[in-house]
Amino acid sequence: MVLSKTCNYALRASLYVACQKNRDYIPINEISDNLNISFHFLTKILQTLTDTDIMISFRGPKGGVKLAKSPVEITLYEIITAIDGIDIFEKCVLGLDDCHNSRPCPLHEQWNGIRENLKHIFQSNTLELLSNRMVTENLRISELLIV
Amino acid sequence: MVLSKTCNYALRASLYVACQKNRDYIPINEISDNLNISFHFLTKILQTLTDTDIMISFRGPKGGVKLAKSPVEITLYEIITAIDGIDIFEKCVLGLDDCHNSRPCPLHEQWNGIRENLKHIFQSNTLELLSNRMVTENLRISELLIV
DNA sequence: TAAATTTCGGATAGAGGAGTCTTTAATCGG
DNA sequence: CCGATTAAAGACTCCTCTATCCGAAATTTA
Repeated sequence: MVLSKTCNYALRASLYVACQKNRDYIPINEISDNLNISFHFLTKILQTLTDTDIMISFRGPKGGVKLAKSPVEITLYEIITAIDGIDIFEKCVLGLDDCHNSRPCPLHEQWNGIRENLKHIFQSNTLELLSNRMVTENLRISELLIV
Repeated sequence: MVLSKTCNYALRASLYVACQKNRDYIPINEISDNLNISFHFLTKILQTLTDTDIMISFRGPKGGVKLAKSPVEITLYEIITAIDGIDIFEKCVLGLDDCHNSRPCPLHEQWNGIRENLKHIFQSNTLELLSNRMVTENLRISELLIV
């Protein structure tokens, strides 16, 4: 898969949180229940997102996580690189360490195109954009029907 | 990374073999030396390619591997799916199991575009095409300068 | 037939990703 | 203040991917 499982979970959890407008902190168990993700594993993933200033967490009753800034400012690219790093956006498709224009691999030019597509799709989609579309178009981020 | 390391090695080894026209079987140690890949590991990878009828192997002196059919007929797609499977060409980018048009994820439409790009770039590039370009355009498949 | 070359195939081990569990700390309601 | 609730942090397990190693089998050459 292009994105790791961990990254899938991070994106879906972030979208879930973004959809809960007018609420403050969202408990992690609510997210893990609704998205059908292991609670403990999700806790770990969200910890990474708070470490990278994408979310803010709060302990105790009425605690949970919320977005650290406006969903308008959070792109999928930011979340993906926080979890999986930048390799998929930067590395040579054949794995060569210094594959640049002066002595490229046979796929160099064509892969640049794909790379730009990937960057564009993830950089242009913000949590705001997608959470709005989710409501109006009945889109989903869970296998479960209830969400 | 989009492709696994194993898959990188498989592609580079296949391209190496494709470049050796007018030769019969190519010893695996020659390939591993020139591409700077562990001999034992490459052996295993090429075994998968022979199991999937992309290459033919032959034991003993003057043995090695060669392409099982004309390089015109071997696409990168074929090699990639033999090693990594079809997940990158088929799975939902958010990892949802049954993400189809009737109830799609928020990225469904846009990801279909990327998916088609990926399929196209790997299905349209044959070993013949790329090995020819490697010769005429001085392209490389190894970190080493000698290849 | 003996020696050399080469792939085959199974065993093994390390690294990192995926997932679980426990303890600790903070906060709130009563 | 006490007990319940909730997240943080870290230790731990499991599994897959990556990589290595070695003996066995096959083939050629002399």
